[in-house]
Amino acid sequence: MLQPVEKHSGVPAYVQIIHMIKKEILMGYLTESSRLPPVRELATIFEVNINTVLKSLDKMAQEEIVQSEQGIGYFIRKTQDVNDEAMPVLRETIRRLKTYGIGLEMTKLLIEELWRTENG
Amino acid sequence: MLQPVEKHSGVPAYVQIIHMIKKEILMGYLTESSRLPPVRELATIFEVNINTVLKSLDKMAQEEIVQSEQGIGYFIRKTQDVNDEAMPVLRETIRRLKTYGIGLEMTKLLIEELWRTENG
DNA sequence: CATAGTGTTCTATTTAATTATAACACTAAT
DNA sequence: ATTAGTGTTATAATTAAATAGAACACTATG
Repeated sequence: MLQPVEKHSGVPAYVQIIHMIKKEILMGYLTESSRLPPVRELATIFEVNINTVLKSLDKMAQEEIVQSEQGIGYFIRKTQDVNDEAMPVLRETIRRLKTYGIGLEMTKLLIEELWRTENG
Repeated sequence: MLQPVEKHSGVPAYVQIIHMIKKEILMGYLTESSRLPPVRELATIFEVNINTVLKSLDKMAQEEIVQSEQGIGYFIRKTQDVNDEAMPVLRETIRRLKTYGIGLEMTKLLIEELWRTENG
């Protein structure tokens, strides 16, 4: 779901844009070879300057996630596929965490911390 | 685990500092009323200027997570407690995700997306 | 070949984040 | 009172992020 970035959120706009596009890919809404909206339209959607959009796309091009074609558009190059079993597991985990009254920020912090801590 | 911030990581230094301190609290390494290292020492640990540390602490003071005492130090004011059942659930989920070959970044993106999506 | 729609490049400006440096003020202990 | 250790405040300078605006270049189509 592409939407305006949150300004002054502590996350640079160009990073938020990268995250949103990556999420679209992960969720399967953007598939291999599919075209992104034109950069000027993306700038309108995200409510940022076109240069900020280009910065995001440049980074993703470096990661070989998207690819530009002069005069045509930006295309999805690589789709990371998520293991089929992963989604139900995550959904169930999120359901439980919400039951426990744990919020998204706390969850993200805990996961980052446990990810390092856990062996494997 | 307090350690140097990552520069040019796409996350402002002051935000990284907040995250690290919050994690310490969540993991129970910093408990209610316990004192943080002196601000100058924190600046050395995080490898940033003292002003950047102060910015982080100011934000956390506004959230009522820490509290300063002039001439003495900064203290933990509020510890968010994590439901006892949550940790094992998260550990198990992380173990599985790693088995599936899913990385931390992808996990965070999926969780952010599913958190919004799921009803509840 | 003209045009509309696209990406690309460039320069300048503004705003946010970070650093550097210094001085000041409170607290506890001597 | 003095001192060492602490937080506080202030100013200036630097760097990174974001904006603004314009011009350029490629592609497909009529």
